[in-house]
Amino acid sequence: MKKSNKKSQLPASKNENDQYENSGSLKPTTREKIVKAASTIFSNFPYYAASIRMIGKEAEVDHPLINYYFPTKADLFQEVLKITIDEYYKANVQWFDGLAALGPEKGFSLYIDRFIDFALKHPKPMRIIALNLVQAKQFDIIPGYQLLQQFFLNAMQAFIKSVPVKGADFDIQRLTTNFNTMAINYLGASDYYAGILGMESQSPEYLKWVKDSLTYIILPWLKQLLEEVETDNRGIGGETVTARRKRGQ
Amino acid sequence: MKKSNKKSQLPASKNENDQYENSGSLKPTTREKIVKAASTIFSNFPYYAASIRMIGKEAEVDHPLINYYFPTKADLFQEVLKITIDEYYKANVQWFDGLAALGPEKGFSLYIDRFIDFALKHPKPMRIIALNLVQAKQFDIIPGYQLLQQFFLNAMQAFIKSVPVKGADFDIQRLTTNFNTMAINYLGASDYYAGILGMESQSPEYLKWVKDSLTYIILPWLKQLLEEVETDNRGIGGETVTARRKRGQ
DNA sequence: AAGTTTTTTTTACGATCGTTAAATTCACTT
DNA sequence: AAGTGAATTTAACGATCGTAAAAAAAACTT
Repeated sequence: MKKSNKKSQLPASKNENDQYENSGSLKPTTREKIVKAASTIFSNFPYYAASIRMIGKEAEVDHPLINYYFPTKADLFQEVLKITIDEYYKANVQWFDGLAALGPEKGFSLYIDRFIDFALKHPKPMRIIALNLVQAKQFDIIPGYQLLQQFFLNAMQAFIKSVPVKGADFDIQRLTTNFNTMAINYLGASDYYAGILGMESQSPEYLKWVKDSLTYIILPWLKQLLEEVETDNRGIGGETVTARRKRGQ
Repeated sequence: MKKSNKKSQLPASKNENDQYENSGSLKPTTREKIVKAASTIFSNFPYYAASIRMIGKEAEVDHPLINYYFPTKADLFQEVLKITIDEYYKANVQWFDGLAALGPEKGFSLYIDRFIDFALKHPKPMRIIALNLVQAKQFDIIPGYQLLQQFFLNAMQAFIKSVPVKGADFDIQRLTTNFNTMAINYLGASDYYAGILGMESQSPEYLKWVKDSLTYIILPWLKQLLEEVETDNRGIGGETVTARRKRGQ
């Protein structure tokens, strides 16, 4: 509340669409530079290990200037989270394009190829999620924790929106949760897992391992989901996700 | 190197077996209190968010006393990691007891029950792993990173040692890695995942979800592994794990 | 009981943290 | 060219961090 009056006259992005990628203009604004640098730092260090001074250095900006655009570190982090999750969601929706005509095997294969390709070009989202996801809720450590949860809900929604799946919502939820859990780990913590496997985290060998793992584990259930009829209640706890939503959370 | 001379006269645990659980004696030593408190703090905060002062408070000890037993924070963390991973490994081996006679379904079911039961009684190991696993290798943030990797290698070894599996090592590696990845996430970051699912992290409902997920995803491949003969090379990249090890890393 | 060693407490150093406030520079309007 | 508001730099605050060193207390040896 100390700075509620200050907040009202804060500079904000004029263009609603501008991510930190800077939508086409020649040189990025200071605000954009800060957000971009912040996303870099926050994708390499968990919230409390990352510092405003690191971000300032990365953005080539005096660090108090960051407080001019973002009154607190938490504000900046939440902004990065918001952009990151939004960017990821929009990409995720696109990966489904034209998959329906290919059938489960080829469709799933292409989806993962697109996914991995995106993760290689934009490694930050998965890392930011992975780095901060575990943090204990009970300690209220991470600002924007709801946004972090939104990540999975978005992924499920993108799936439902794009795939003509007929199974119980409960099964869909399990499928997407399991898929994204592995994806976040294997792509967001690739150094760790590649290290275990004796591979390099960027190598085709490792990426093939990731794809194979996701395929072996998810594809059979995806197939089954696509074949199921709505009345089939094979899933444990037949309650649908929509029913759960109506109930509140 | 500043304190290499000091290190030689450091107090150490006389009994090789004493974990922070204190093997039977009446009151824990100061060292044990510190290690136990440290494991609590390190299971709630990632390495850099945890502080020596937090640990001192938790152990009810003046914080400089910690430096008397552990010259640096990194030393203490590595000690906790070592104990944690060792404790987990020994428990893991025990979960396999008497499973062979039950067949895949019942054996796997009992294994997971034991696993989840352990995770409820000893939530720290999974959390410590989950909290620090993602950290970038290239920044050398986390001391004892090799120990963190050891976790997965141990899990695979426990599996091979206890299950009469005939498949290619490559397939075994994928099976155990996928299994433990999900286990670490769902049990080590249960607040997050339960939150997504609209459940409570300790509830029977959520634990059932975890068990079901692990079962659906792993069991089919476990069955297949148990049926495979050694010459079957269905796995991608037929190189065995032992061959990989001989090659170095 | 005196002396010695081990353990614990006290105090404090230097570094870094997020944030604030004032001084300065810049961009723009008149 | 003067004036004005926004953007940026400079300087510094209080807090916390890991660690060190010295003082004090406790435990042990003789």
